Amino acid sequence: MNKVTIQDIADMCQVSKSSVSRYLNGGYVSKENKEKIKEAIEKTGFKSNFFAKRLKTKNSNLLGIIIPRIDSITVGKVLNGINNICEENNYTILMQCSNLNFKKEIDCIKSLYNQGVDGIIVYTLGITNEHIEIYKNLKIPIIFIGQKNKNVNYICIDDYKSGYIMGEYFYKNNHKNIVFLGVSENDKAVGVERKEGFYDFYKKNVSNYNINFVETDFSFKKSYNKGKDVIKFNPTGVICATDNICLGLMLYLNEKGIKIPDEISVAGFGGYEVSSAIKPAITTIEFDYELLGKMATKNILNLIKNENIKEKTDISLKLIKGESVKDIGDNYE
Amino acid sequence: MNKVTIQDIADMCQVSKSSVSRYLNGGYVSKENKEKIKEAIEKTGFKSNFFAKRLKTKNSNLLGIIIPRIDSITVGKVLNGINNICEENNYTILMQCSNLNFKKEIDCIKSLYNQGVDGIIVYTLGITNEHIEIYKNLKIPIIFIGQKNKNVNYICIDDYKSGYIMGEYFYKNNHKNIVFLGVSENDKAVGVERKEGFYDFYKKNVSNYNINFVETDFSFKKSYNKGKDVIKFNPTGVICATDNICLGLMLYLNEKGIKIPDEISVAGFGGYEVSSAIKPAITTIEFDYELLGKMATKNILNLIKNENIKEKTDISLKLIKGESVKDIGDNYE
DNA sequence: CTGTTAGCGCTTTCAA
DNA sequence: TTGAAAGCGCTAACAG
Repeated sequence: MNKVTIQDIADMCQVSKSSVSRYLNGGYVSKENKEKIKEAIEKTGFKSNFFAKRLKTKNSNLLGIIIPRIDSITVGKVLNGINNICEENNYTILMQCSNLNFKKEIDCIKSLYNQGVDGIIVYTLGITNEHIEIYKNLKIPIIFIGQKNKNVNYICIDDYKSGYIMGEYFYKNNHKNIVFLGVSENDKAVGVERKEGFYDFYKKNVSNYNINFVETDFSFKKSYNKGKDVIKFNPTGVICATDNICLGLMLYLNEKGIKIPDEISVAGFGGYEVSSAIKPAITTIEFDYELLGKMATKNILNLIKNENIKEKTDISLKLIKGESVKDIGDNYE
Repeated sequence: MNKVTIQDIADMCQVSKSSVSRYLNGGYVSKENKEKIKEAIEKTGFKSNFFAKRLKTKNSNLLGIIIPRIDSITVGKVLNGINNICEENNYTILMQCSNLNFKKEIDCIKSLYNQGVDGIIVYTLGITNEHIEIYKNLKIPIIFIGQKNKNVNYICIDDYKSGYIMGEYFYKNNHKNIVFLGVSENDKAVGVERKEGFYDFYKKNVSNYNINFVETDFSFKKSYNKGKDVIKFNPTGVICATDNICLGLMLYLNEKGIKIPDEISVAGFGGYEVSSAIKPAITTIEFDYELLGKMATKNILNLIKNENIKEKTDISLKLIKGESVKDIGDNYE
């Protein structure tokens, strides 16, 4: 596609192509030649051939990113963080989407590797043995985000802690008869960690309480449908594994005329913009997903440079006190 | 990075590397050799070097995508469509983000070109002369989405029509004293087309009516703050240029205790999932952004193959009747 | 400071 | 059906 090559420039300036190459890469060139070369490049609009360069220099400055789906706010935020750091470091993103499919996630890793990326960030659905296998054998670094596993490099939200914090908050507001509206335990992060954190707070600090579990999935709709199962338990508070789930539940409660938070308190996790936009604003724990993306990228870049992962900053968790949780007082019941 | 090369495979099989190359690209290879080569490749996990291959074959199978921001549902949907078609056609996405910056958008085009993509899709902020200039001179095809301009290839939502449809709907519900809560005319699509469509319906079909304009931006917050300016006009209905804007307004109205739709009807554009999730569900026009992405990609792929753009399918517009618009009857006022 | 030279890993004539 | 050879555009010793 680029008709004009480094050789053409060299010919025009009557120098060798090495000189042009040096000019391009900041090596020694006489002032005089610099001028000439600069001029010729501008005149011709010459661009050095990306592939030839990469073929020689080995490192591609390409970073592979695998995401589970594209149209998600969370994913968007993470990507934003990744993108920021990539720009600073002159890396280009090669993005692929696993479409929530485990097998495809693996295929994407292979494909990206195959395309010569220097490293891969996988926003993973879950880390299977196959992942660990690949992790061990791949000649380029990989970092997983979204799920924990000690066999690989990962970085993620402290879901356990977020659950714990929420437990504390519910307890402070005197809720003791609670429904946890969560997702399948197949999802380690949201399904297990987040839940356990919440349960553990109560286990450790509260004497008489009652938490019932209702399972839903990540969809708004399913969560809406689960509303009737939730109210069967007649809880004073419902803790939802995500804000989206909470939104679904809220719609159900609204339709039933059940007042939030006067009759039932609800809360979620995620801190989406809409969560604060609606009435009542959802009490939630906000994760700094952008920071997550940034850190993953910084780390992978270090790994690529054969350095170790430095900063192990904690991703911040911020309890956003909305209007959806009510303090029901000591003597309730 | 790939330690094992085509030469290694050739050596292992005692054939020439040409034969291996032929095997890889579906040329003539004897059955016997095919077997051997296949085995060697599997054993070594050989992958042909992306850059070397591209250096020879010229076309990169890389598609450049420039988006204004990442953490947006709309952008996510478009990307999803793009991604689908790319996968089908074995294209890889090189994504860059203009961060809502005109100059950077231009830089991204150049950078992507420089990296050897076969074509570029630009989700543009607006098509300036500089864009047109680049469009004319670039040796690879570009398609713009999001904004119209007859000097370039573009594909976009029919914003005018969407406004017109909404106008019709508001009129049917007997609203004649309306506020249009829109964005700056710098944005041709949302700021101009969408508004004009709405205004034009009234101009052409309604005799006495009153539309006031209030300007906001795309943010939830600003729109919330503009609430007080909106109610000054005492409208029966407010049409918001996006669902997000509508959300902001709704929060304001909620806080003021103004009932939707009993006291004021509101509507938006976009058809986000949350718009149906809240109470009252927002009446809105849903755009098929995924289809938009798909079409743009099909078109650019055709352009790359030097074919003309074929299908000029209309992107569908669907009026979603939520609960936020009330028919206020004939004799109102 | 500069030019010569030797590849990077692959595809593709061309002749066998 | 196969192998030899040339070369894609670039970088990086090396010797001058």
